[in-house]
Amino acid sequence: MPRGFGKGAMLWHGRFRKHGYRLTLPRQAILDVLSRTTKHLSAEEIYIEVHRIYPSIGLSTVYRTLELLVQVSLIFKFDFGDGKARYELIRSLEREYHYHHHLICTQCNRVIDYTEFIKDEMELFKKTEKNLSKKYGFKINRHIVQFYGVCDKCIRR
Amino acid sequence: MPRGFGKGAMLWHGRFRKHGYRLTLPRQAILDVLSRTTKHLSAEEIYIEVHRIYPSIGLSTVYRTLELLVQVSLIFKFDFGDGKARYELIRSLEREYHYHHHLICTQCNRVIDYTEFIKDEMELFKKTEKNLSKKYGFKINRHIVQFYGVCDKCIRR
DNA sequence: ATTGGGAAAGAGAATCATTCTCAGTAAGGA
DNA sequence: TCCTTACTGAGAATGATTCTCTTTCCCAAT
Repeated sequence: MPRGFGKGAMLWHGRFRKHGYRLTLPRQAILDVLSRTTKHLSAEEIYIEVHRIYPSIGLSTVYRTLELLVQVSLIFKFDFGDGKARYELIRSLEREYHYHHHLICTQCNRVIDYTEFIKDEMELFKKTEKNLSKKYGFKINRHIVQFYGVCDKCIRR
Repeated sequence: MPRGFGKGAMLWHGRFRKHGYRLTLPRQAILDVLSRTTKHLSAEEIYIEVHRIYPSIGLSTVYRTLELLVQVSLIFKFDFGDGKARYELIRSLEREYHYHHHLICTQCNRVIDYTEFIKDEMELFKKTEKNLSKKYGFKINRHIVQFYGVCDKCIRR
């Protein structure tokens, strides 16, 4: 197990092996970038970060890896409406699980994570999910909630 | 007011004028296509439909118009993760308001509108929206909820 | 009715995020 | 060590969307 990566590495490694994949250096580097931020990075932003430390890692690899990481449920992919996908590490196994949804400003594309008022919601969605699964025969894996609006800064213009 | 378009035309016309835009033939044609379906059409699918009746209407116009329609809140734009945007007429003023969310199959990209179990949700979101607005100074205009999973047909494979 | 000016449209080029191809490299098991 | 397969980097290709430019349309003032 290479050094210099956080404790997530063990988890990641296991997750990869379970799916028959290897946890290679580029993959660790990308996961590491994502684990060190709470921002919603695009593929290119991730590429730039990774590239600073490992200049040999190419953009294709970043895209390929991100797709893989979504597939093995280590990251989420989001669309906030600005034409590029955004990625977030899934932190559900961390000590302080930061369950959240997004508030998106349609003028400046700012994204705010909010965690408030979410307890009732989790309950409701658990119920809804069960009902929908039964009614439509779906195996539901996740849901997203996004609020769109105009942020305080943009309102004052 | 040109003939051959549904009763939405009056509403549409008013909405356009309010924003200083004109309700032209291509715009009506596009709204008309959207008003005749409950599917989630892509820009190109809309173009093909429109083009059957008005072959002179170009793809650029379709894109331009769709953007405009989103801006004046006559349609919603969605991303279901398959690389192209989808559009839906907003029917909130129709007799039978079909408020719904989406269930998306991540394997075959099938999208199901569901309207069940939504009453509790509307209440909850009204509250949440108010709270978030206050706390973050956002003027919230809309929210989306999407469930991702694997549909019955894809499970049996 | 005529006309002047801004809005809107059509065609095609340009853009840009993402995906694909291909040839080379690395890693783990026999 | 060898072999198979996963993985990679580079760059080309793709495809949805946006932009540019010229022409056309609509409306209001004359």
